[in-house]
Amino acid sequence: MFHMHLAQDIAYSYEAPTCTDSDSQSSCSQYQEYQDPPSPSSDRGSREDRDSLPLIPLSGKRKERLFQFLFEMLQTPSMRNCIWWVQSSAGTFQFSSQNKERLAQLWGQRKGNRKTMTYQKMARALRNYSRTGEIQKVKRKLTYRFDEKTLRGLQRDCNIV
DNA sequence: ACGCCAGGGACTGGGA
DNA sequence: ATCCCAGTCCCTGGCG
Repeated sequence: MFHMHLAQDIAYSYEAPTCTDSDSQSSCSQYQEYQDPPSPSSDRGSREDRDSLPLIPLSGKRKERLFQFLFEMLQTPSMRNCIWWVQSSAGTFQFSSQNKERLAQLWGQRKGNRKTMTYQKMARALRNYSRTGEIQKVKRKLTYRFDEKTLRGLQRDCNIV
């Protein structure tokens, strides 16, 4: 499905809404305490190889999970107008407030849902991840962050790293 | 005031 | 049957 290499790390590490999207970052000040800075581009340099493992036994064909879908979309250049990395090394990504519904619809289609998936409903599923830890919400509009383990597992799953 | 975004309770449904 | 995860519905609240 997805075998891109990571080039996004340096490609567009920070803000990238060059395309469309007006808001997505509305204001600009109030974001400080979310880990952004520490080690700029030295994230994957060290070891992170064997700790995280496939969160799922891959028994047969498990249905794709939302966070996997999102990760996949984040590796898809054509989706950059819907979702992008804020800082891929930290696992933070953001939805486009203009195109988030389009992305949600894709998710709904992927799942073969009856009704149309909406951002609101998808976000509800995303909120459930804060409980289980795969993804956390960061205090920035439409921005979330993959847990490091989840991120590594994801990267592993698609040959990245 | 209003719309957008976020949080979460509660129930439903499919798959394992 | 039971659990997990996601989908659906819906209400509340913060903020610009």
